[in-house]
Amino acid sequence: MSEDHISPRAQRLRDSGHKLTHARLTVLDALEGGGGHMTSTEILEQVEALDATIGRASVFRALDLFTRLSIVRPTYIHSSVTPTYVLMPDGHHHHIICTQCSRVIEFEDCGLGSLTQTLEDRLGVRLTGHLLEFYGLCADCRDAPPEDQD
Amino acid sequence: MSEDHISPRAQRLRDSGHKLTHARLTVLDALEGGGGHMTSTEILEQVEALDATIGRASVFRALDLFTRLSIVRPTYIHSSVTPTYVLMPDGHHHHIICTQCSRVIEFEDCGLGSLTQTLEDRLGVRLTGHLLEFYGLCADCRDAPPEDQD
DNA sequence: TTAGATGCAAATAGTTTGCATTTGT
DNA sequence: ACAAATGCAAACTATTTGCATCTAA
Repeated sequence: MSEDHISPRAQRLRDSGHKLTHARLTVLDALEGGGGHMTSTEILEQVEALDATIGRASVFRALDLFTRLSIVRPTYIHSSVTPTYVLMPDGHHHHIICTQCSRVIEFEDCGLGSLTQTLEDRLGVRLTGHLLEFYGLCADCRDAPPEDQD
Repeated sequence: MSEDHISPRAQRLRDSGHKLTHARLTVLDALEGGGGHMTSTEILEQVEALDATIGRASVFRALDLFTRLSIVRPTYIHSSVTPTYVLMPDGHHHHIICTQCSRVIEFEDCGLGSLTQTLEDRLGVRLTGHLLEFYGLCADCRDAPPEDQD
């Protein structure tokens, strides 16, 4: 399987000394086709749709590897058993989660560049990415009556 | 059960219109005794140690409620089935997770006050808390050989 | 008094494992 | 060639559910 064009993420995989397998590349495809937010169940379904011969275990193993490589990050959008995996395009991701309706609002700028530098200097760590989540009410829920409305 | 002293978190529970039950207060005690980071399994064990008559389901129901109230936030420290619940003392929490050894380093200042305000103004949302996670290598792992050493 | 919360135990669902086989490099 | 990764299916584990009972307000 010698592709000519290798996506940046696949490249990151290869650079880290891991094999560029069909299963991993398919999971990557599923993630990239999902708009950046997918639950493990959705990923499983999408991978199966792309290639039904790929086993569940390989999907979980790939997600685990991608997490260690900061390609992806598991997080809880809606409290539930299944985590939502978010892609970390440039090592970071930011969003607002509505605690009422579970809607996710993404935003780009976080202004954390200088904080990153400060922490690296002060703590001696090497930072490769970050996830910033805000919680609250979206514009709709903010104005809605305080009733429970999942 | 009419306590004279009610912790700030218990107060938040009551204010939100929920009952101050023995099960909920015990889960809160477990969380507060755990130093701010506990997996669901550890919470379950601690609650059982405090009062073995409390059922598992009530613990999960309490954690779910606390999450909706931003008293606590589930997150993945180490990729695993069980989430780690972090207390959000003043509605926010920040830490660095070492992707090599899973160590957690907390830090206080995040300087996100003005970003919060900006987002509220720009998006019309009402924000009540946030979680900021950095990923990378801690000082030890940074200097260690690049071998797998989980 | 009574809506809301609980405990139980069974049902679900998500994830991991061990191992023989296959594959990327 | 061979270490690394896979697919399978069974084993596990964590979480949720339904419901009769209890309890905080």
